[in-house]
Amino acid sequence: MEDIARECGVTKMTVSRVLAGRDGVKQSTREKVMETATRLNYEINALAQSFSSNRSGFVGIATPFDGLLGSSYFKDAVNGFRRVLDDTVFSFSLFDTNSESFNDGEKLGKLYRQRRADALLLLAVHTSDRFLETLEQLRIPIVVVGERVDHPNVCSVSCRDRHGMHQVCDHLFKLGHHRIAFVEGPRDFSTASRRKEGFVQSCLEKGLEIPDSYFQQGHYNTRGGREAGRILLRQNPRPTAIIAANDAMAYGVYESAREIGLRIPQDISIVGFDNETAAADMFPPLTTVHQPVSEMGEEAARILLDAITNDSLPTGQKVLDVSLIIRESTAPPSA
Amino acid sequence: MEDIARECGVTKMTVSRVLAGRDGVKQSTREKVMETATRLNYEINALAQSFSSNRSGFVGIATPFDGLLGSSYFKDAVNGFRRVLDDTVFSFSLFDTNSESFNDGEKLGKLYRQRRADALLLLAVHTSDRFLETLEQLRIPIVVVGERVDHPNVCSVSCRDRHGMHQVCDHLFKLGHHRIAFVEGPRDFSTASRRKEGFVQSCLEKGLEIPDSYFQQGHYNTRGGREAGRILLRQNPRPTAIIAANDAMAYGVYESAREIGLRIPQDISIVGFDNETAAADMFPPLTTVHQPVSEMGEEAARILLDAITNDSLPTGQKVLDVSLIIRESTAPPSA
DNA sequence: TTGTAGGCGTTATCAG
DNA sequence: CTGATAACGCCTACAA
Repeated sequence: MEDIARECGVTKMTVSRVLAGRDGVKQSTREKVMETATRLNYEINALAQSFSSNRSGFVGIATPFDGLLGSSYFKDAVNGFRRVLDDTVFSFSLFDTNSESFNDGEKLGKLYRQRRADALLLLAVHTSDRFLETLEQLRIPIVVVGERVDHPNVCSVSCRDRHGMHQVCDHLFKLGHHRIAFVEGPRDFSTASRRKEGFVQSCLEKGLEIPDSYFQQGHYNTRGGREAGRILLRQNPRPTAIIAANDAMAYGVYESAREIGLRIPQDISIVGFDNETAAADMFPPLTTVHQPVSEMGEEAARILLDAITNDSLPTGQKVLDVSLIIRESTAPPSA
Repeated sequence: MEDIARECGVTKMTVSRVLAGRDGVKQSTREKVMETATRLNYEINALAQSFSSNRSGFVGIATPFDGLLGSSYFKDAVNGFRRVLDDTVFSFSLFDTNSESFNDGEKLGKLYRQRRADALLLLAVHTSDRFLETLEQLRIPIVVVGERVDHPNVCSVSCRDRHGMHQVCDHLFKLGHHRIAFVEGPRDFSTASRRKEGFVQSCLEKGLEIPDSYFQQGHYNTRGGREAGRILLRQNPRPTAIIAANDAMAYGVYESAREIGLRIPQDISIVGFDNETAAADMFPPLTTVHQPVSEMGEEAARILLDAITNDSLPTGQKVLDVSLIIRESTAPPSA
């Protein structure tokens, strides 16, 4: 900046003003400074800027869920963040997921206290996680994506899980299914309980009795779906349709069906939830509920940016719509 | 630091020395400072530290390959990095993958010039990417993971792709296969060409003639594998085994086989490469080559840390071993 | 073993 | 509209 200032016959303060895009600088001065900056290949020193502004310019991304990093859910969410953050001076840093120190919030809190991150985007948070309480006290801007949380100073962006499940049930009812089994997710995810509620509620309204044995639980992963599927397909009478609380488990159910030679959807209809990238590539393509993950990511980033610039804490719950994607894994039950 | 210094009756310089773990401080002073720091809940200001040392403390992770972010390959590599970086003061930042500005290196270069990242870890780089040349001139420490690159000032950590493919071929030969088809990857990945070379070479040594029609290409994704599989399974005579250059494509080949009612492995043997998390969950579980991705990540992080601390540019190619994982997707050809 | 002085590059503030 | 001054919190270099 000194160099530019000298060349232009002004002080570095004026240069700073121009480069920061502030107004109150004569047009001719502004132009001369800009031109000189370009000519000298000036690049701002982000470190000095951060130091001066007391802002790192980083949004931390973290999750306690081990399976997230390699999932298309993660990809979509991050791409959503990026679409918003790319237009700003913020970048993101990827912080420790899934370590024992995550749960008490100590490590994440430290990052903030040491100013390594200005705000946090949290993914796939369990209702049982205690770290939010710790973080809340630090007054860090936090947005939780996907799950809904119940903390006064934490904001969440999620989707209408219950409604999505209603749509699934309606679809199956219309096809004529009455014996519908359900693979639920881990109890400590709020999405899992809302999806189950949606199913139970729909069946109730329809006057459908679902036996306890038609409910199995999995850890939102393929293996869990496979094991649940094996049990469910052994029931007598066998269900004509199985709803899995997410796509990964639906894939496991596919496998369990194949193991005993059942055809999808002729012998058994299967539905998932999430509309991960892989859902369309499954054989047959999976009927599922589309969660607007990248839009959720965008929204979360916008809320966070807003909070950072206004020095406020984001609050409230933003809930986005979902939509049923009918593919080829569902059909009327065979007579 | 001022506060601690005052409490302890020393200057902040002494405090700085203690907190930085330097020696040349009396033991009793050291203890008093440490104790006071803890009592006052002192946290170092990473921003000031970065500013002073002219180091951001961030390693940037980037890739031009769109499909990477949601893949288990990415997960494994990042977990490898983390195992190493977690013991240090470095964190990582996730930078823009797959934008048009990636390819000329402009955006990544800017990050470095502005000191937002001290080094770069690049994943899934194409041989055709031009950005490495740009970055090289900036003398940024760079390590490429997975692909092998040919730049004097860029280091790469990869695995023995060719050897892995030899193992696959040996396995299939032993089972009695002679009609083996190959789904190759995109020409601009060095892994893709080395894997193909491995296959061609093994067949040559075995004296096996592979017709041109037994070679198909896909984009390292499921769809590509499915389309290639459809074509290959239509050949006359039909191959008894298909090798896909990565697991995602192998999955696509599974689907193409199912579409026409072929059983795996009874009617067709299928092999992949990478040993992604999903490979073990496929139905039937996929025979594939295990790439030690997380070890590659660890190694890359170590090389980078070393370069940062020594202010040098990492060079050379580190190549790790692979191993054949025999599961249930391969069997002797049916008579 | 400890202290003093000064600088890193940016921006806030207030004066001109 | 522009300039002078100081401050941010840490660390290096040198002096005591």
